[in-house]
Amino acid sequence: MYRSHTCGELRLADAGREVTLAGWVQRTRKMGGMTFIDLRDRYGITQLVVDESASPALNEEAGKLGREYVVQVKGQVAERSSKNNRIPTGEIEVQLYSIQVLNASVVPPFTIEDESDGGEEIRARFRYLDLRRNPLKKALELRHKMAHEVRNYLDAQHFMEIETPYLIKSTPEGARDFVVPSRMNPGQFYALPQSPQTFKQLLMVAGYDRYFQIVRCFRDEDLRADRQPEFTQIDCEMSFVEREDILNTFEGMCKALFKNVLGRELEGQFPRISYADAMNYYGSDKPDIRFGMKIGELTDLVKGHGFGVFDDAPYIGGICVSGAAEYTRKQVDELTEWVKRPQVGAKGMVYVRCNADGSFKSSVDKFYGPEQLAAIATAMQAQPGDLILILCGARKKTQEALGTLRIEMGNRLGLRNPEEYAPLWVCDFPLLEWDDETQRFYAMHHPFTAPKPEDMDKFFSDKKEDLEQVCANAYDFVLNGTEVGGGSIRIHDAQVQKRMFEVLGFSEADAEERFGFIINAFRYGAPPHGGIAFGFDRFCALFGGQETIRDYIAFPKNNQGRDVMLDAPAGIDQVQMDELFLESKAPVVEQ
RNA sequence: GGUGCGGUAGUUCAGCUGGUUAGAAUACCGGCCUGUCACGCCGGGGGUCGCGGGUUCGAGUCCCGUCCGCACCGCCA
Repeated sequence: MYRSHTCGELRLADAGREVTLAGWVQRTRKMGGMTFIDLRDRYGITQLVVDESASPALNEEAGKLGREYVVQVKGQVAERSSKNNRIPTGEIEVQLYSIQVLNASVVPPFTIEDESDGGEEIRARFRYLDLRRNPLKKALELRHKMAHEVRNYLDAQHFMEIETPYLIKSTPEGARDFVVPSRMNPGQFYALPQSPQTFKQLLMVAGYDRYFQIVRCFRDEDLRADRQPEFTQIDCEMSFVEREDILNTFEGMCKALFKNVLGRELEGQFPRISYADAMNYYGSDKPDIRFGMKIGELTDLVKGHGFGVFDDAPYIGGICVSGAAEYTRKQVDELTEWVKRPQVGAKGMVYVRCNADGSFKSSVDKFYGPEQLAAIATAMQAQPGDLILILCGARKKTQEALGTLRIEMGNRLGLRNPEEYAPLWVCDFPLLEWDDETQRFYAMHHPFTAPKPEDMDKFFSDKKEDLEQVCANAYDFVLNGTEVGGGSIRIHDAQVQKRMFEVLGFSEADAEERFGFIINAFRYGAPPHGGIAFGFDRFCALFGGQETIRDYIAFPKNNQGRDVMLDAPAGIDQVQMDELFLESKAPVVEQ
């Protein structure tokens, strides 16, 4: 038996017990005649003590232990004479009889402590050491708990977890695929799934009417703090359901997670907002509704007063920043420069300051008198002491810029508390998006998303304007300004599916080539169905109050999609290349 | 593909308008220390200043190129 207890479980009540512990040496404190050792494992830290007066040899041995040595120790639990109330085992220590070094360790490249002295790069290269640290351990524990609760909830709802293949066929719409060459089929490639979308729909055809899977997905696109080339989804699909059934089922799942993982009871239904309203009021399809500062449209109100910039603008809108009237000219100028950055994309910014005494000061006083400024303030529901920021230009772009500005002001004013959670559903997305470059429609979600039943006439119309107005029977789950989940009711009617391929400009042969298997399957009795998928890594990061998902993935990739610990990807030898009928055209990478 | 910031001791960083032998903290090693728990005290070792080129009497510092890391834009149905 390597150990009788973990390093996190002994308490004062255990005093007098003879115990065997095993773990890593966090640090030793040599006091001359005695030595203290902090022994660490997954469960905690226990102080060990060796006294020279009891055993000079053992004290000598203890003094030789280095950081991160793996040791097994035997001893007796005793009450400490000076207690440490910062750790749960702080009332006891183990007085040792013996120390056995199970494995020595070279000196670690950074300190294995909550506040490590190592930067991101070195910690990534030694990820297995970084994972010994509490913050990462906590993150992975949270992830485990989340997955466990998801499975509990969905199992109780009669969902079956079914695995789907990773080696599938490339469908070049959407994100770039990772591909895998086939040795047995020269010149042909598998693709790794961007999601198990088609498989879960086939499972519905097969009658497994409640499916889920916590599943890895792959997208060969550039990375971000919240985007990895391989990431995990909670992928779900249900048959014989309408949108309402799905929203209720998964609202239940989210509430169960909040309750069982974070200990929070969320009351009432999650708010729902249409895509159009989300854009109009928040300038984003994933609004952060932890704070107000809604966008107000001022187009009709401010046009026609001789201010050319506004008079020529198709859309004018603003946000009202509470209590920001005291912003100095310099601060407003700085904000103006900020909104002109390419990431925000505004051409300029107009402000209206609502002074505490009820008067107004704006950057367009030349064109708008006090009454007109008061009208703007009224329209924006501004109070004395508030600052109104106004942008103008093309409707969607300007709303998006206002949305970015709104989030920035939310950050600056500390309105985005990571401890607070504001979930909502965004519904009624456009089904199709017109692309000017290729002169065709693209599916905003994917080509199996059903139009809303009431828009079916427009969907079969030949007019581009009609098609642009068709709403998808789709929904996103948004938490604190992050898109965490999304799904839709699927098309189960062959005529509707055929029409979808037609609208997307696929010939019948194209559709057959790419999606023949699913079209064929749908001829054998496809039930009405729909589903949703949640970005599990993001969900975990949000629950942990972090922006980056990397800490919630045991072995993540870096900015360039590399695993810096493995040094992958890497070249393969000529034998492997030959077997796969690959010729190298890329420059040989030095290993 | 693009923008910004960064790369100096094992690690995290400082290093001014170019100027003697490149510093601090921490980690590491040695010594002292019987109640520490970020122990303390004394001493010590440790540098391809990312790499290549250029300017200069002289480059960690200036210029050009390049590689790497992080954040963001494009991209991510």
